[in-house]
Amino acid sequence: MKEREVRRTWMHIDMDMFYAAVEIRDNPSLKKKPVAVGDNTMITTTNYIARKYGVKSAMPGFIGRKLCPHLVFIKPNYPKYRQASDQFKRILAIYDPKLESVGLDEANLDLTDYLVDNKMDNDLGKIFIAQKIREQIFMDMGMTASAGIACNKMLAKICSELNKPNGQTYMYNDEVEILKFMMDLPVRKIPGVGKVNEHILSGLNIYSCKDLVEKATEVYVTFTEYAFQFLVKSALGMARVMHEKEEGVVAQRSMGVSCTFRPIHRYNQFREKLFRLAAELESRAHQNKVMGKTLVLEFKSFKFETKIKSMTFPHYLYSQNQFKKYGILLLNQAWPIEAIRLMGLRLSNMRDRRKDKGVKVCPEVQINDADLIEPPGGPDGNQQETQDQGDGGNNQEEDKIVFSDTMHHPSNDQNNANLDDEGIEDPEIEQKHDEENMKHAKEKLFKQKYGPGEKKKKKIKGEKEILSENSRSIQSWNNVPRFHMDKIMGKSEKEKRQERVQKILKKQNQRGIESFMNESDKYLSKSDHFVKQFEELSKIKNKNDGINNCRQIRNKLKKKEERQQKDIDSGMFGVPKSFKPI
DNA sequence: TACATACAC
DNA sequence: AATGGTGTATGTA
Repeated sequence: MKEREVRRTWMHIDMDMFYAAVEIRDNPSLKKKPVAVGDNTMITTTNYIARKYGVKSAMPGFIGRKLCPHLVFIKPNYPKYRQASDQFKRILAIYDPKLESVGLDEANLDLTDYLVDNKMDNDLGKIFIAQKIREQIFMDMGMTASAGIACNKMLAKICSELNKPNGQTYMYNDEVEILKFMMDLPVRKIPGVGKVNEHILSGLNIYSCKDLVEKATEVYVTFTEYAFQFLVKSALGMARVMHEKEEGVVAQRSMGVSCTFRPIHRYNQFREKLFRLAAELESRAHQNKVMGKTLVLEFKSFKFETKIKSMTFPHYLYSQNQFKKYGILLLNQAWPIEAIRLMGLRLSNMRDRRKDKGVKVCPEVQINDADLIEPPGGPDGNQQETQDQGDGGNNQEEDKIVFSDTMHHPSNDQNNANLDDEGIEDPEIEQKHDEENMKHAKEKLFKQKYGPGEKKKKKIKGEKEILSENSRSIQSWNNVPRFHMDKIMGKSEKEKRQERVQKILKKQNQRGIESFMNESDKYLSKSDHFVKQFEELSKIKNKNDGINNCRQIRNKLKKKEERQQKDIDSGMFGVPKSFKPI
């Protein structure tokens, strides 16, 4: 099985405190000071001096200042970081032209081919190459990077964190070593397991990957099949080992803008925000030469609760007037809205604006006074009409949109200034398309309110159903497990599941996980207990519960760590030699 | 498809 | 007093 493949070599490389490093490089007088890139509301990066004070990224700036009064704040300069990032990736591309990266400061490289080609496919060779790459980065850029080298992306990423800054960690391509390492690892270290899933797992008394493996049955009945697979495989150190995407091709699937502000209440204020977002979104869509059929409007309340309204239109949208006009429909749908702190507008279901042949593209629309009327009695004011049928929108096959590998990276060439003029038809048709969109929207709103009409148009037999190729896809190892909220299974289902667990376990055929095999009996005897636990878990909905629970967990974890430390001191668990700094 | 949410940088 | 912006993913009805 590919996920067990141990013969490939991945390197995860991560620039140390990237934004801060760029700023310090450009202003060496900062070198000995605590530095935070960001502002009073949010810190994006800090240097290691600031970290000593507990000032970390994603922390509000005012807290940072409290922790460290001398903290030097620097306003982020993203174009500069992007430039540095390009340089970083150019260096890496020598070793793997297909390199994958999320964000500006890190990348995943499959070094296998390079190592084989250079006859260095052995432990020393791998360590040497990582060292060499980091040196090259330092020489060319004056900044340090940390790296992890292992047989798959997930392990490489975990390893890259172990000797930061300016260090690297090599994990032997050896199943026993890998297992030994994973068993002690807290589940939170699995990329994709965040706060929430850590919390849920702790409810099952699962803290380490070892717990995760030993309590696999609980995990199995608690999470979905897919999440179970993800968690247990991850805990065993298994992850993808091959690139998933073609070289240099990234299909960005949505594009959006959002903005946080002081509380607003009035409809006019909402509309004004929407209009600004629409203008900004137009500029982005234009730069990237994309259009989209689905518009998503997002609100965040002061309780940090997020609501979204979305609608898919028969025609592709691209202009601010379209975003405004159709955005208002979404706004009205959500209206009335409690005070909010953030609004966002996102375009998805996208395709390349230049490849519009045979696609319904919405021509420019007008915003009329009628569009600007405040809905009088809440959200209902604007839907009276009709249910007619037919959708007219027959699904075209979508081209993938191709961007450079950096996200939020608008393409540079400016030769698209007249895009707006290209597809314009005569005004009458324009009008018709707008009407079609509006009619479509009204029908949807009607259906939403009064339920679907009596009949649905039947699919003609033999008519090909073309699903958007992009509609669902899997990215990297970052497949996030989800809590399965509503399934306590009936007995036969249970048994089936147990069989599957057994099968999976047999497949693993790993040393050190025999206990894993006996889980089904354990589950049967403990099922009542488990169901109770499950019910308790489902109740944890508000933040305070979560916080209290987290506190308890933290204390437990602390104690556990202390116990572990004792064990280590007494020589019961050795730190695997592969994790000693190089 | 529409919506809610988790997660990552 | 005060917690960002952008994008991707899965779950479910």
